[in-house]
Amino acid sequence: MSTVTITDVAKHVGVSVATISRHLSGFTVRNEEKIRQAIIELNYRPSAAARNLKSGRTGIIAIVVPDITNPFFASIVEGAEGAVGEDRMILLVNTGDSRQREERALSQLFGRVDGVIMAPLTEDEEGPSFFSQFGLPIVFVDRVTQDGEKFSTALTDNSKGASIATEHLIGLGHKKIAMISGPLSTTPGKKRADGFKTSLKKAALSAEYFIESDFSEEGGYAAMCALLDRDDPPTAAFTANNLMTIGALHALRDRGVQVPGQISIIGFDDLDFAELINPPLTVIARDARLQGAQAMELMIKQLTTGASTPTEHSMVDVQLIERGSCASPREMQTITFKKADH
Amino acid sequence: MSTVTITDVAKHVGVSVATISRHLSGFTVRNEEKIRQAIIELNYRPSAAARNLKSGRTGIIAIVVPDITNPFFASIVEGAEGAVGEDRMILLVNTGDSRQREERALSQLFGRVDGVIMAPLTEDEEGPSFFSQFGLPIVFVDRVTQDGEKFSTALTDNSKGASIATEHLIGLGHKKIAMISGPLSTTPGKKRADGFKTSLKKAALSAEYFIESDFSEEGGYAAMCALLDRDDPPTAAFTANNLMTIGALHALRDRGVQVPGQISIIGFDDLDFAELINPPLTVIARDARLQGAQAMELMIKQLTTGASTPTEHSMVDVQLIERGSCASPREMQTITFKKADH
DNA sequence: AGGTTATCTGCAATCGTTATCAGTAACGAT
DNA sequence: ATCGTTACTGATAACGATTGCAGATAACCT
Repeated sequence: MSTVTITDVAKHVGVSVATISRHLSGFTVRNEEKIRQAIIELNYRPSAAARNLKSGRTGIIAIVVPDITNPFFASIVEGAEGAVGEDRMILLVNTGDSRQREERALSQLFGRVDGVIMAPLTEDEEGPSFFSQFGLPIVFVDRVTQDGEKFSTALTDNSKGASIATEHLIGLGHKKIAMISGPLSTTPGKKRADGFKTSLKKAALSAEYFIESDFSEEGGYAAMCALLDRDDPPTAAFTANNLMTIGALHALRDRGVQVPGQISIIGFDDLDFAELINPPLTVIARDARLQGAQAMELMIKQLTTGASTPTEHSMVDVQLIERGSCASPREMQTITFKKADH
Repeated sequence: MSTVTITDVAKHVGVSVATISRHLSGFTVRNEEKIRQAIIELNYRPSAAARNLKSGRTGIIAIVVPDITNPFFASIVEGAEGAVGEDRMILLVNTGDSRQREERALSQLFGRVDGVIMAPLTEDEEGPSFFSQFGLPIVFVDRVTQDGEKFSTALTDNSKGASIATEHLIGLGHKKIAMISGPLSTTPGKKRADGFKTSLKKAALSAEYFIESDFSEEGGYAAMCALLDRDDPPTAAFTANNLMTIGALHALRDRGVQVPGQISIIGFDDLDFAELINPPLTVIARDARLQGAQAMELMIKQLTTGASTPTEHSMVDVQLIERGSCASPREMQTITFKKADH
């Protein structure tokens, strides 16, 4: 069977296991060629488990994401994959937005991986200590913990992105600007909301059309419906992530609201089909793959230089991509939304 | 530090390591309460590496996909994640369409995981033996190997899906029907092409608009351009996967071709934004999450019942979702495509 | 050839856990 | 008091690889 151990190889060649081990570790040994052949002939593969036990290292880095079908997290994972290098692998955990599964995953991860890259959607309210007492290095993606400086982070310039979006709408002449925000308990939710409100205040506009939602498609849908149901609906809306943008667009489609004719839309995070929808969607984009790669680089640096290394922080830039979903309110048609039935 | 071993716990309680081990395995022991406390107090976590070494099992199942940012594979992974259960985890490998990385990954996986679920995009031409001699259970997703019955598979009814798509176009009255196909060297590529050609033949139509491409967005773009550049372009096209559909739509957009006014489009695999594009896209859909879950179930069954279990095969159904991208050719406008510059 | 290094080798301990096996204590039955 | 049964315990040998140590071999120099 495939239970060939280093001892079998040693016997086959006629040397001790130590010699085989040394050959595998790159030392020069006498019967190098014979060993090489024996390994191939017997189809020997070193036991990862035994190595892990001896060395205490696994060569595996975990990535914990709430939803792998969210293109943003898929890109993060892809970026991290690309930066992981030859001698390490990635273990993916999909927590499905469940705090419980997240904790369980983390405790199961202990001993199986050398470090954890976390991109949680839901922020950890009470227990910063939970991460602190977790014995493995952690790099947070898109998030800052209460522990602040204890962990490295790979972030996006969230507030800048939100400001750019908001100011773009203001620049077009909008006064009644809505934001469909993520949970303020999360870092990206808070930062993007801050950027939005700051920019509004700078332009002396009120933030009365601000709605806190949950970063989900359903949430975006509901929030947009709520906005449309107002007596004095907004003329523009900034949606704080890709899923809520999709939800909002669905709501607009179902209500028959013209974009940008009746409402201008700008979303945070690009969608790879943004050019295909009608009209093409204007967005705030960032390089999620780069962000994932940076997270991985921070992790690897931490692993190679030792645990006592000071934490580092990276940040990817954001960028406005103008397509066709934002227009000046002067060009807008008379607004006669179809109200929801109730 | 966090290098608390079972010996430490044993000393702390004043019993032997065997007792602690037994407690952890669920046996009844005398000082159960004291042990429980000691474990919490010392923050002891059993070493996964040592357990793996003893038991030969890791509790980890690998999923090897070519591109995690492809929503289809993301859904496969999500489905598998949901079916993996409490006591196992998933290790994700993104091979990026590279045969070399795929092989390297597989050899690195050996000993780290109990089994491998593979959803490769590129088919393995020459070496079926490569998988056969790989000592771990493998379940293939969306693919059949030359080894045929040696591995379990979780498939889609590809040819049925292609037939439904083709017959839908035929039913609308189309005669000049194109297919932008995946590589015929892959199972889904071949099966979908077969379904297309069979349905055409049944309707006594020629398959002259058949183009073999590569399942990529760029490939779909190029193929659609080639179709539009023909002297007598098709009136309808069936694109064999989500990425090529996107590519084809981009091409149509760039060329200013109306859908379905000038050409009808039907794609294999739904897109979560299919309703948002103009017009909403008609597709052949399948439940990729279910398919991923089935793959995981096959794997777990194989692992729990032993390696000598006969292989099994599952298949998820396909479904036509009519939206708005297909119309009767009678309603079509005069076709005057803008040709490419050259 | 003899002596001195420089290389390479094998032995055995070790990583943390579990399985085996031989106890030992408690307890009721004889 | 002795025996048998039950229910637990502790010492120890694995699991497969790595590594320090000491010994063996080869290489080199005079």
